[in-house]
Amino acid sequence: MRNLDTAFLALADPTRRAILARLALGEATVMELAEPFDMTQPAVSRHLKVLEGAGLITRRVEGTKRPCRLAPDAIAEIDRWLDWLRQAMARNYDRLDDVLAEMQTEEGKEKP
Amino acid sequence: MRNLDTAFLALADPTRRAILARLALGEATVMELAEPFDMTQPAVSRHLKVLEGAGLITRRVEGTKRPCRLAPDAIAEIDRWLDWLRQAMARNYDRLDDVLAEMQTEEGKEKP
DNA sequence: CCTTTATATAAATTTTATGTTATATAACAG
DNA sequence: CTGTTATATAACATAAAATTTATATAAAGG
Repeated sequence: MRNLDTAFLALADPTRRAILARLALGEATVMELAEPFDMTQPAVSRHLKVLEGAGLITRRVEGTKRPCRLAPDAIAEIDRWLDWLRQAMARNYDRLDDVLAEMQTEEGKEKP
Repeated sequence: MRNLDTAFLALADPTRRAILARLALGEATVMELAEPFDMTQPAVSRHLKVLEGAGLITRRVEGTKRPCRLAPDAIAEIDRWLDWLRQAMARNYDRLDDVLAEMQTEEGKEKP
């Protein structure tokens, strides 16, 4: 799943998460998004490219501006995967053979 | 949030997600985890270190083995953040001023 | 003890990300 | 047209990640 790679990687950067946080307040242009960061405009453009590549944001053309907004169902696949993981974790948590394995380890330790 | 950085980064790698998938079936040792991959054991050890650092797995000591398992509530913070983002996206989706902005762009385009 | 098994760590290398400066493009304002 | 504004791209530097080979450690099995 190459898609999850890019999605998770996109979310792994604090600047990009901050950009998403800003976009949660509504659409914004590249300059507006760049303003709060101590970073050049090209750097922000690249972050936006990563976010767009991950399907997390969309851009429209408005004259010389490129307003960005959050992509509505971007996190669907991420969600599905995390749901699966969450369930696996829950299952794992109360899995009997794991408990038994642990008991065996803890108790069966003393040399027979 | 340095934590989200490491968590998302940990999930951004397909090998590591595959390792989590394997652990979803139950506890496994380093060698067992390494086996399916075309990769050396040290490489897998490092991936495990990353997963452990992200709080996604735990390890116990069993003699010379280090069985790994999924950490029960590892994805809590990720979940919280994604929940927030999801809601932001939903809010954004039916936000009136965004719709209006879009209409203005689309229609008001013709030179007055 | 000595060997093997399971894992970790170190050093070196390759790859990928991130950022910078400088420059291009393209619409807009006069 | 011309200058300015908004954004993108290219070329480069640096830094961080992923991997490998070689080696260390430590418990287990004889």
